[in-house]
Amino acid sequence: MKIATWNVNSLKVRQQHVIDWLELSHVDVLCLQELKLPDEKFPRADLEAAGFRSWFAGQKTYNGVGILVREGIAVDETSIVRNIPGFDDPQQRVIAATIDGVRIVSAYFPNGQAPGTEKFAYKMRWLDALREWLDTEMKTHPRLALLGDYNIAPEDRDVHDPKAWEGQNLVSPEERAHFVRLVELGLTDAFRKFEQPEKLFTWWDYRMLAFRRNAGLRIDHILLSADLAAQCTACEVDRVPRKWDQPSDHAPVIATIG
DNA sequence: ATGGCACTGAGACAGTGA
Repeated sequence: MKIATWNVNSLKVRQQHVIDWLELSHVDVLCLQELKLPDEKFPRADLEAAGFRSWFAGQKTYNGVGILVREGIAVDETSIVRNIPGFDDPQQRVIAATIDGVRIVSAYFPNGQAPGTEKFAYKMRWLDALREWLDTEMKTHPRLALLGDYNIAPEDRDVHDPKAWEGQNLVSPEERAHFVRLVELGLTDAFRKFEQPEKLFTWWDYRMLAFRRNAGLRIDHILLSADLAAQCTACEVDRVPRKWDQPSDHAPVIATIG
């Protein structure tokens, strides 16, 4: 099974990119973030015509997450969870589903704006709630994958210019400590399980020709529980759709299980 | 600071988010 994550920065604008990429990549499960549309605008029928069923938690303007699943793969309809249970939040950032026996979590972590701001404090609270929920979730679902836009670059090698970024949002010690705490639940960064080229990122600012300069960050991740990590045979970033016309600022990340 | 993209309410483009 190939599972992937992609922050599409508006599914309305990127719908055709998603459909084209599903065809190219041969993934079985695609977690989406930043749908930026309410549920009634979700292009369910078009994706179904492309061979994928979808589950989503959308909202107007901001956020919104979804999971696309290739036709024929078993999805437990009773397993769908939207948002972090017990964490009251109008922002739609989490959806989970049990797919072919694997607990798949699609998550759009808060950006945080800058350390010291109210948005950063929200990011910290959200990360606490996510970790506590996953801790219990992993006890009932030993096969679990957390995919999404984490808005955290875990290490300096995940940053094009660590000196310029030092202490800033997305790389601050507080955020990195949260990433470590997630790993300490028993999760493995699928990307780092394998030898990778240097300076391979997943997000590049639209401004200042950042993609052309490869001035990026690795902030989109796939964390796997021990069971899945043991069966993971590949993890790669696909930069191709970042080169298409009117691209998302993020590239998809893919993990192959089995 | 820099300054690209998507979105909103509005019916042009400034404000917000990331």
